[in-house]
Amino acid sequence: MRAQNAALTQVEQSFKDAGFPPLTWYDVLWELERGDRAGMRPFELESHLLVPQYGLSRLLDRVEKAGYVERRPCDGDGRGQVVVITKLGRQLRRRMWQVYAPALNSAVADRLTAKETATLSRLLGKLLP
Amino acid sequence: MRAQNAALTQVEQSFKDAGFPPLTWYDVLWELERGDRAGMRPFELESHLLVPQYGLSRLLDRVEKAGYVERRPCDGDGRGQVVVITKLGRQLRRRMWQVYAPALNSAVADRLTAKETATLSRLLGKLLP
DNA sequence: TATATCTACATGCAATTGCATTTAGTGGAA
DNA sequence: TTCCACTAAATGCAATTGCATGTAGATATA
Repeated sequence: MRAQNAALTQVEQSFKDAGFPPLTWYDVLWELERGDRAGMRPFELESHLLVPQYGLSRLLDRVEKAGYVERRPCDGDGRGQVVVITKLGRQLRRRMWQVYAPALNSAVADRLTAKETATLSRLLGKLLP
Repeated sequence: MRAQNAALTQVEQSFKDAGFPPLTWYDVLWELERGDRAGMRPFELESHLLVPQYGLSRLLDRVEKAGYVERRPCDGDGRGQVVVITKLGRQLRRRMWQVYAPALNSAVADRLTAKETATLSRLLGKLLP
């Protein structure tokens, strides 16, 4: 708990200092950008993130209002939608990474050797559902 | 992030299932109970917990209203107060532990060997401020 | 001993979150 | 077809959080 809190706080703070939105926005943008087969369904996004369904719904409200994603009606499924990252969204993602990468390094990577990082990752993996 | 989320979610869920308040309440009660040299100052509590000052102030409001702690005026310092756990608070802490311990075990301890636990703890320690 | 500075804690207000439920649409079985 | 159980997403409302600031008392400084 303390370690996660420390690392997360540092990262979030660095985003704030740079005038960027929170980490969750980055996560959304990154998921959309990396898969990019023309967008993702919210329920699919949800499964990659750590946000509950209603949390994602409202997170998308905000991110969309800010112009970083678009919600489009979904072809095969009338209930659903497809979330697409905008050009502006890609831009923000890239600029956030400029801040995120060094923050991650100083909060995590710089504090561990490569071997330690691998071990930590393996051990934490054992705690996953 | 995922590992912490998984473990925390399981623990919180087990508290909910048992009709108990959230983990933060436990943390407060435990800090008060273990140090117990007749109570602690909020700023001191804060340094042991992962809650910001205003967060603790309101957390104490709730825990106090529920009768698990008392806020008393502070002798040497007119600005401050001393937070004391009540008998009811100790009782709750003990009952919560009955749920917390097995939840922790199944979320964490049971998934790691003793050696792994020690290693994980050591590596996470390197991420602390 | 005034007065400025700092520390401890609280709080108004806006934003976010959690919970339960709603709305809309799908797919399957009778 | 028609009905029903199920999935996708949104939302009303209450609780919690974050931020900035307020208040009161301590401490230091000139």
